[in-house]
Amino acid sequence: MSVPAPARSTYRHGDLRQALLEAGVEMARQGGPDAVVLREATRRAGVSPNAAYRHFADRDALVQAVSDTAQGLAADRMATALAAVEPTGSAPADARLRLRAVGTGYLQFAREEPGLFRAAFSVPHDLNEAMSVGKRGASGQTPFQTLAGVLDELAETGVLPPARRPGAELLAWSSVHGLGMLIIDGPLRGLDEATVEFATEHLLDLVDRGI
Amino acid sequence: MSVPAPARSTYRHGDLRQALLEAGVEMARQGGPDAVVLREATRRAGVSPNAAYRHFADRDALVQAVSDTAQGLAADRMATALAAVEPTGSAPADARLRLRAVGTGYLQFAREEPGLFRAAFSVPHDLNEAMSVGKRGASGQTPFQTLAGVLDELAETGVLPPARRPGAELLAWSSVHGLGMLIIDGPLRGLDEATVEFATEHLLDLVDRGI
DNA sequence: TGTACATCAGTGAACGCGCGTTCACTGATGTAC
DNA sequence: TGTACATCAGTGAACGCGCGTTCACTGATGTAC
Repeated sequence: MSVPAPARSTYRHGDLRQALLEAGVEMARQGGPDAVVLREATRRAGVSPNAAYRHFADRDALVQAVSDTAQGLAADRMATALAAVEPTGSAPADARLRLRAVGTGYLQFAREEPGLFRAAFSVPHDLNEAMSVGKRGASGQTPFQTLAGVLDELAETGVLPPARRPGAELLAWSSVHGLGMLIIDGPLRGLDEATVEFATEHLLDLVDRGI
Repeated sequence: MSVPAPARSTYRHGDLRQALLEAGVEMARQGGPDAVVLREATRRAGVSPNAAYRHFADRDALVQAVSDTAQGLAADRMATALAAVEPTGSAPADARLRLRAVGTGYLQFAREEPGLFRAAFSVPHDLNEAMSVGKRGASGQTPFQTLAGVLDELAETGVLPPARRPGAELLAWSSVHGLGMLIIDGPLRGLDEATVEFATEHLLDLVDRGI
């Protein structure tokens, strides 16, 4: 479990907060948010257990920070998928493909990093920040903002009737999130690759038709 | 936390397995599957800690049993919602209303019993039973079977094109499950009543259109 | 440039906690004769 | 009907475990004069 504590020449660590966060992310990657253990993070950082309290109020604060980081990584995955969409020349068609890409990226993240996915999206957050859920990753956007941006495109190009634009984030998000949870953490855990791919494609069809 | 241990006149308990299971369900109701504590269950049953091992191989076996029970309760809630649908005289319209009702029941269960909902649907199950997920409740059906039945009606009445019938369970389930998870256990925890209702209705619209 | 000093990041030891699980056992119950 | 006996549900004590968190502390660092 424990990792060899890195040698430290200086009395001060340098950037302990970051080191603890990275250790926390690694633990979440392996086992989800519940696997984030304060003491283990300090061990990996080569520091005494209570040193963590200089940087995080308590274990929960560390978990929150891990969750934020994981959301940033999810946003990055979505941005990558978005960037891979080749323009067709038709703005409405492009908007629809881009919504698909967002869903694809989200579900790829769920499958590639189930632990981080759960850390990102099944940890309760402050409701104040709920609407701009998540911290920015490399893309500079939150997952929620990325989704909202694409829905705006759908509205602008006339694919999505204006009356259905408000709250559309919730609907698209729910559909795709549900599949993610069912296959990584629920009764359908371990479903074979082919079935998952089948379900993913058809779910994105459903959202495309239904939104 | 602990509940007064019921007096016991006989040396044998009578139905310890059932008592432990009920205690487990109660704990899950309060705090989800992680809140199921073997020792606490024995305490509530008025029995020594290790007595549980006569009836469950380990803690995980108890959690599984609790999960199965919770799935039965979810199925019951869905059956109740189904039974409340008044026939309109049009078979296709009825089938659509009944799909809606299944979704409504599922989400009602999520909101009324978030702990049991998580116990039911975010505990990994044996894949062999995945396709008939859950134990029968009073309705005699599993949640999965209830959903499948209504989708069959949709196919029979021609609302759902036959080509889209296979795997449709996964799609409908995902959509609704995602909303449930987001509002009880995720970034959207604590969303106000009105918004949740709004999202529920529009999500069911989306599924209705998209399925 | 040199020195005194305040700051505060990290130390070391300890805490209480309750958990799941194993051991060797006991004694009420149901069954066979 | 009475008795001997096997079964096995529940006992009592103990285990090792690692956790989160608090305490009083120390000593490297950066700053003010």
